[in-house]
Amino acid sequence: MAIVQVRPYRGVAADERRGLRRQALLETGLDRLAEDGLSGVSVRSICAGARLTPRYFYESFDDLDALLVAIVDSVAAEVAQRAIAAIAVAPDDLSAQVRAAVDAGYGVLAGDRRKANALLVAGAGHGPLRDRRQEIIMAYAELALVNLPPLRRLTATDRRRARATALFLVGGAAELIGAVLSGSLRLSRSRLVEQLTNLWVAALVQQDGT
Amino acid sequence: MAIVQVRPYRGVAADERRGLRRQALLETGLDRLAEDGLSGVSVRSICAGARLTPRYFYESFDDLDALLVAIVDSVAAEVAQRAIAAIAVAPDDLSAQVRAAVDAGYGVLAGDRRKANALLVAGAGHGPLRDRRQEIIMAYAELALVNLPPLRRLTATDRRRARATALFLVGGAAELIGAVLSGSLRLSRSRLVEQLTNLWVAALVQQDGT
DNA sequence: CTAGACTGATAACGACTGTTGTCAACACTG
DNA sequence: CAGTGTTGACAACAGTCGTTATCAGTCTAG
Repeated sequence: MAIVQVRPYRGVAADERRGLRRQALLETGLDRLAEDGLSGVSVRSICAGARLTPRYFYESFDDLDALLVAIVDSVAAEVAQRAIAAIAVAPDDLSAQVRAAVDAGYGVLAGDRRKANALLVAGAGHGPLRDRRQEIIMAYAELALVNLPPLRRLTATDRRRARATALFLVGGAAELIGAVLSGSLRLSRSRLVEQLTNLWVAALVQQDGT
Repeated sequence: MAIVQVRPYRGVAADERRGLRRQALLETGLDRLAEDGLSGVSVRSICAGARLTPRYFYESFDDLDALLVAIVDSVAAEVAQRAIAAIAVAPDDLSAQVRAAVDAGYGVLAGDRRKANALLVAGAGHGPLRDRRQEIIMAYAELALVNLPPLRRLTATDRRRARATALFLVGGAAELIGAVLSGSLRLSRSRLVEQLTNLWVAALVQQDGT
């Protein structure tokens, strides 16, 4: 039985109501993911947290996987947007641009640890979630390729090697940021950013010189 | 009701029988993990694959988490042992030692993709599995600290920075190896090892110079 | 041979899963 | 007002989950 929903209700339009419910589901998903991990995410638990009934879950998502993918996508997009914006206003210097991007990305995850958790947890499910995570990491790598000069001016034959480097850098940053945010490595934000910048730049100039 | 088991059965001693059953459970766990991911691992599915009854699962493991941790531990230990052994027989040269360690570690995971999968999947569960993964990555980082000259001769104040570098290198290597093994990045073994070696060395000498 | 360790199959327990359906109460439109 | 979009609470479905227990049958020890 499909849901129709064309009339305003309590002064809120139908589309807006749908959007609010979807947002509540995503938000609750972020919560449940942070509290109990992947296994804590079920249709019923999500709906209970969002104060909705299962019907409205299926209104916004075909599947539990669809919700998880949507969550990870939104976080990944936010990180990417902030990083790109930071690069845009940074000086035309490799070190400065890397630092700006890393600091911006870290800021998003440090500001809401649930989001960091969501990205880390995404490596799990053998379902669409894992594939999506791969795509996101690849997308970040491509982002680095496009935005960072040493990787940008490579011949087609070197692009595969460049992609490998970018993957390495993204994976290393993820691991290090995750360790700091989880508390297993104590490091101030400024030191972390500085360290990551140095590591990235070292790898990039090495890539450039080879 | 505890299981006693003191007598030989079909010519096999009690201890050995327990060991064989435990091994069968671990092996099946590796299979199920590779086929259906974390959610495919249940007491019943594991026992079915190992041709055992649930009783014998609880004979060897307190918990499903205990099984998962045991699996990940054994794989991680194998990788570490091979890497250490490779370093031991490698020339006394940073590049050569890194290459030997990386190649040895990659060899284990490439030889049995189920093991690579197990390590990658380990980043998921909010349970003890995730903690264990953190510890393993940290242990690898410490391993790099102890075995690689540029990191070894650091003052106490620099050790935290060195640990961060090691974490970065391990995380980056994991990501890159995972991408290659999953087929999302085509790269020959020799090129992969060479690339990883270059990246590691570049980061290490940068660490050394700062 | 008998007593008892050992095995494997099966059942039971309550709790949870995804998904769909029903139904009374509410809010809006005409 | 009546009619209907809309909501939330609840039930139902067959299935799986972890965990423990039961029981007939196979093997070994004495």
